[in-house]
Amino acid sequence: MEQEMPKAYQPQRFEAEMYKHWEESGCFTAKRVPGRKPFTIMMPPPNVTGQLHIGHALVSTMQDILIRYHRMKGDPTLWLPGTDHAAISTEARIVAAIAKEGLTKQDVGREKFLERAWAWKEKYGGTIVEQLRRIGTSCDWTRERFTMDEGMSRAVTEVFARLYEKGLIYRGERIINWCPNCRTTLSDIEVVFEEQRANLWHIRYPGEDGSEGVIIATTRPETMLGDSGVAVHPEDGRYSRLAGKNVMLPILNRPIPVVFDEYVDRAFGTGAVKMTPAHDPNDFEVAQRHNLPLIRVMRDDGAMNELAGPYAGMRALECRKLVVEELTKLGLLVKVEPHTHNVGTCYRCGKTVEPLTSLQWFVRMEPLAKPAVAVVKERKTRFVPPRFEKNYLNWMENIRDWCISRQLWWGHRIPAYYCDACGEMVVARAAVETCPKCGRPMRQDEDVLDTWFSSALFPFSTLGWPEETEDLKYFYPTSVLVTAYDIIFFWVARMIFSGVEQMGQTPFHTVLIHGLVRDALGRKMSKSLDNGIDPLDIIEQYGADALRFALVFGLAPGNDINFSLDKVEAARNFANKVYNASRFVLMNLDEAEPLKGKPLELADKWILTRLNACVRDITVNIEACDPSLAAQRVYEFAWSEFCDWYIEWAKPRLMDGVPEQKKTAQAVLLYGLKGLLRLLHPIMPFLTESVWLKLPGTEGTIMLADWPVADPAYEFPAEAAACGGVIEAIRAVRGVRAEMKVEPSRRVRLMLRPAGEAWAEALASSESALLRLCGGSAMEILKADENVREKTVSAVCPAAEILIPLGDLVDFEKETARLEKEKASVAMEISRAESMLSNEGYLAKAPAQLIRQTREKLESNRQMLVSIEKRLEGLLERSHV
RNA sequence: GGGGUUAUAGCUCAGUUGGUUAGAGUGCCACGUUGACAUCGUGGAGGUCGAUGGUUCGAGCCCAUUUAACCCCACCA
Repeated sequence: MEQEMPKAYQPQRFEAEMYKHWEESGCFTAKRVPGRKPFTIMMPPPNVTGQLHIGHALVSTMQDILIRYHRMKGDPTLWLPGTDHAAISTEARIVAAIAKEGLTKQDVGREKFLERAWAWKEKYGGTIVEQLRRIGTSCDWTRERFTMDEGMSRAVTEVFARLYEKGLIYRGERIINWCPNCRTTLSDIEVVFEEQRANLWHIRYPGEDGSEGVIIATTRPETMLGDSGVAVHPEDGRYSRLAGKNVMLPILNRPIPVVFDEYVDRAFGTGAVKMTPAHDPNDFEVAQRHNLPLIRVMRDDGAMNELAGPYAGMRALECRKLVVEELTKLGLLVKVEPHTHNVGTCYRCGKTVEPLTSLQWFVRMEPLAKPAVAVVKERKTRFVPPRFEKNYLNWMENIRDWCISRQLWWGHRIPAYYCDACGEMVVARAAVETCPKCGRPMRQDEDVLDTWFSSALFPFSTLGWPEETEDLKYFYPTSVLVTAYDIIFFWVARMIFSGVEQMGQTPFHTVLIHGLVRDALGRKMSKSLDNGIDPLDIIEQYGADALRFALVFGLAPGNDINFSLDKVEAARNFANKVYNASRFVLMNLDEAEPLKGKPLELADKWILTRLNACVRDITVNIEACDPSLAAQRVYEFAWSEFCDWYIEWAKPRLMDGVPEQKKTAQAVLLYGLKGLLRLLHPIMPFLTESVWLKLPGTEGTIMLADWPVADPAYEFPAEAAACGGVIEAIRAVRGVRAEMKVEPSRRVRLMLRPAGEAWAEALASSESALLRLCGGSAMEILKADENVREKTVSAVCPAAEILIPLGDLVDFEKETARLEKEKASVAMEISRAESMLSNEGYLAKAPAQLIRQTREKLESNRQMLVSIEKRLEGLLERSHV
């Protein structure tokens, strides 16, 4: 068996094979078990043409940990994967590909363009799901969905129609965010504000009657061409003279009214604001109140249109420059002040976004937001960590209508049909050919929906909705949704209101939020910095398990993680440790030794008790959605307890023990390893499975092995504590040896003076391990008052005073100094414990358990102090001899 | 303007409801390879837990104030 296992952990040898084995075994596939509560996760669908990046690796690992845990627990488990068509980003790539042929998308035409898009999807759509397999995601590929597949498209149309019928979707001329570069609308959250330094231009608008008029202040002089009024505050005495008057818009010489509105901040600028309702959301609202006309002066490509008069066709910035020059010439430019303000930019291309009026489709948010706020406030959906709940509520409570139409081709086409002849419009679930009013042909809306409109339906559209499928009935609502904080608004919030509206129930009870993966210096990974880490490279070099472990280890809930190769290396080393511990167990195992009925020794009871503790802790950690703590805990158990102590302690029995002792050690090793592998499996699935399949006495995949449960039959608190004392004794001896510079190869005799009967027994029963683990050649138990005449150094610990004859190596001065130091620290402990125990408040309020521990500690420290003092006396006497 | 996060060992970070001796990884120092593992072992050095005040028998953790860095939301022309 051991021939199959090379010395070093080589994940490349088995990872692909393990995954194939799993996928073929069918255990990823969810099964409905009536009467049993399922555990369900909907995978955040990666973009169909995307490449796996480190963020995917993190979110997949987090989900996979939860899924594998629940599957082992025996819950019917569904992890449904999918991909997203990602309207704008995919379209941009295809446009770019077409551009390489020297064509535009208009040259190609809508139909051919979509053909290309689908071909692109077919070609690249499979890569990301293959890459997800590489990191071990155990999702149900038989249920894989795509946001534009037939069923999900149907769900999109259905939701659109329902919301329209309820009056929750409407079409209207509103101020929207327009990206002149991408040539499409953007929703409010797709606009990224950037601070920019600019000017505040003060411009005089003369009175229509030739009076001095008013001075306005603006950051965008070019939009004045679209002004349809000037607003001042109703209580601003400076401007009451203008009531009912018009002023002249310079350059275009158009009379525009002065209106009075509380929106105006008297303290800012001149207290007079030009109203450009077609290009500013606030002006738009003021204009609505005062019936000011919308005058749009910009084209879709960002250039000025014919209403801009002499500036038609110019780019906005060029227009600005010329307008300012012209105003200067006219003597109407009063002042220019430097001014810093925020400018909206496109989240995709980074270009300045133009607010402008346009006829678009919107979702009326207020009625949808209310119940979506309620489900979170009522804790039907909770956020982990909870602080993100505030973010969510704040956004949802101040939400504005959602512009959902996009001027793109790749996406779900809006199911609205227009009759150009009579102006009729219908929204329908199936294509409408002829106008129901006049019978003439109808044409479908050209636009598609925001890509998030379809992903908002993911928790139920993937299960077959609007059909009442068995899957839908069984798996909805889902359990946990795992995602990064940066898409709470884009996706999580929209899933919640969509789920509540369409299904009447929140789509998931827990939202597990994680942070972003950054580079070792905390910078965002980006192409321009070239600091990106490709998860596939890591997998090839270190293995998927190492990557997974590195991603979740030492990660605070919801915080960003600084990822570095150091971390991966540490994780790989841990994998190697577990691998080699497994190899050791396998090499020393004859057959499957059952643990039941074996006569357990001290160390056996210790490790079994520690395993129970580990099982309890990790179960709690995973239930609390904290894989990081689980990883730390299993790391500690595996390395510091199982490997560092138990395996080493078991060696004498395996090598020199009588058959019965050997068999017991083998049984405990096997039992412990099986526990460890199962606890580690959700985090490191490949390694644990590959070992599991080699272990005697295991049947089938570890994926379906029972999640460990703490076994009261193997809970030995007293023995575990005694063993802990022996461990301390071993550490004490090692410490003394190192300090006295005793060659590691030099065996020493140990004389133990136990600190009581119980310790005497524990130490005596641990003789072989004790000798082996601290380089002892022989061990002798001293009586309490027995004197030793040899030259010795001593190690003092709660279990015993240990005397080590070192002959010439014993340097009295050095030993005295060492003991004095130890004495001081023990004495300090004693005085601290004494002061605590004489504190009435402490005695009255601290838990009894804690007080008892303090007393015990005080007692053992006092004993140690006595031992140390005796040793010191002895040394002094001897040094005077 | 509103909200949030972070500050703990040289570096990167953990530290669940307050429990008294603050941990890990990595780096550093010393020593060590006859077989689970040098992707290792043993021992060690290294921290007044950003600052100040408060609550408490007890504070890295709770409260207030404060300093610094970062993030989100809002978008006053």
